[in-house]
Amino acid sequence: MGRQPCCDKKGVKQGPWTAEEDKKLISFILTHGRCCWRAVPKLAGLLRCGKSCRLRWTNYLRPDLKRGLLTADEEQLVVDLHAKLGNRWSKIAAKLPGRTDNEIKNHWNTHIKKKLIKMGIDPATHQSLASTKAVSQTGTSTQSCQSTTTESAKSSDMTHLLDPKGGCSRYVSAPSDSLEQSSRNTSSHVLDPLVNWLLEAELPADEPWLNSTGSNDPDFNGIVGPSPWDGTTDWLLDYQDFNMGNYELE
DNA sequence: AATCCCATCAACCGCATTGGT
DNA sequence: TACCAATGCGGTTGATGGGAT
Repeated sequence: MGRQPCCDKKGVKQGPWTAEEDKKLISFILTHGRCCWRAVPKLAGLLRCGKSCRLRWTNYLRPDLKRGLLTADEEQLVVDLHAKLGNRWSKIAAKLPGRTDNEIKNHWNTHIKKKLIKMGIDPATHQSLASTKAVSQTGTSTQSCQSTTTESAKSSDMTHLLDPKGGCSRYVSAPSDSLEQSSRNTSSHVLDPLVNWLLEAELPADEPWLNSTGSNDPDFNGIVGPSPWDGTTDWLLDYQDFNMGNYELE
């Protein structure tokens, strides 16, 4: 006997969220804070399951989200943390304020993985592909990570920085990447009334996105990321797309 | 201009974990 | 301690847009 579905699919909408739905969800959470997700759709007047609401909020609507590609520093941190934690995306995301596990996971699969492979590094083990092959063929490690990856980096468009401790997980993107990323990370813009309201309003005290640092997690063991929520409000640049120009907050 | 191919990422699915009773 | 419901997490899928042909 299988597990019960998270919600009855009859009458539950799936697929991309509409601006109207986003508005309802934002309005509800900003007014009431996050309560039990299962009850949110009903209370907010949404024909979605709670799981979908949670995902939409955490991955797209949360006010502290940064938009745009990961910066070179963030990418570096992801590689470091992945070497240490593996595919524990939520743990990794906890160290990158404004980034979601989904976003990091996608970025890893679409960008970082390819870069590492291009550099001759196995993204799963963070060892050189040559030595990984050798291990799989002979059962022994035949080559140091440092030497092979350095050679690989020479022939690629990436700069490879060796971990001072001798690890294999310090890479940075080429300048072209950084340029592209910085141009997309438009963190400075004129604050509009909704942004001001968000910054000044008494938001629910139990909202983790207002307080989270993740710095006490023993898993991170000395890996330090950027500071928590820095007030980035780029997400609100899009609110006009939601037809929220006339949106009234209580 | 039309079509195909590929990269990207939002969203879904199902299992794992957590918390309450 | 066992059970159950709610939530979290990671893998995967599919819609979409942009570039190549």
